[in-house]
Amino acid sequence: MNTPNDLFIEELVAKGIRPSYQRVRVLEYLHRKDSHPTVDEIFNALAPEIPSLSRATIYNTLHTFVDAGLARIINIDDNELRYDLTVSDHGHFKCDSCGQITNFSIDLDRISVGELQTFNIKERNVYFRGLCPNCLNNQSGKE
Amino acid sequence: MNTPNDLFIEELVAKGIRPSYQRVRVLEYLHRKDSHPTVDEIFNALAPEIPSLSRATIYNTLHTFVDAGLARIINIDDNELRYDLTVSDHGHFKCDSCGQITNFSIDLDRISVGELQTFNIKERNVYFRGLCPNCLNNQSGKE
DNA sequence: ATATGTGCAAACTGTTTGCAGCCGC
DNA sequence: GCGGCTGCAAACAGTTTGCACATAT
Repeated sequence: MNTPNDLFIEELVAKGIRPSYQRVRVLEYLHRKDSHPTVDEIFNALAPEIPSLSRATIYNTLHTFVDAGLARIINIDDNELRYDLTVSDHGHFKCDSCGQITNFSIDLDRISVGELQTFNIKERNVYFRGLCPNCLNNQSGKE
Repeated sequence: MNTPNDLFIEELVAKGIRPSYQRVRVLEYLHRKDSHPTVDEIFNALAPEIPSLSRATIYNTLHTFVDAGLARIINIDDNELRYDLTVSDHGHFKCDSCGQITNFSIDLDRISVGELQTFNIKERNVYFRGLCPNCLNNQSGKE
């Protein structure tokens, strides 16, 4: 039988990463939540199920993923880093009020720039900021 | 006579910010360097000329500027924040090797997204990453 | 048996905060 | 004289590091 975990294990092995239990669980969490969690969110979500889990392991794991090109850093927050599986091109919108991050699809190649023709562009990030529809409605009056 | 400083003072007053000596100097530095300095860079550049200067003042000043819409935060670095005067739309490219940040002009309105029609977008950021021409030449062989 | 991964705690770094003194209106 | 700004030092938060123990091949 082919459990979902098998797929994650394959995904790791394909990138040359040993599929330890913790790594599989972190990868699984990233797949399940497409909300670009912070290290803390990942830790808090998994710690109850993996009592021995350490924050350092989350950091190690995410660095491993980023180095292998499996994940990327989303630097939309002012203070803490978020992580995202590297999937098809999309931008990120962060609501100033509720902090929620929304994906939107965007053709990143279309925003290539002539000025940068002599540059080797490895990654394109598009971060928007503002108010999401929910917060617009809830606080339409006040600041 | 109209010294450059007078212009900076006007700029601050126009935004309702008291033009203290420190603030004028920070603003002047931001105008002089369009390289999106970090707090540390600003501090190290100004400290010799303003011996009493404190890092906290730089932080205070930049927050004041950001709140007034005079400056914006550039979050292209993984760890520390950079600051940029809010000028005409441009994106930022950061070289993985030398860390240099290069501006490029980009029509940010053109990358508006249908999906976000119900969102109130206040700020659009475009961050690219990769290798700049210099570093491409210098290390063309090696990783 | 050996390589590698994990978990803990301490160290580090950038940022924030509280407060006393100072300066400008 | 009063309100606001500065500067210092301590606190904080997120991240990194070093090392001992555990784990997998």
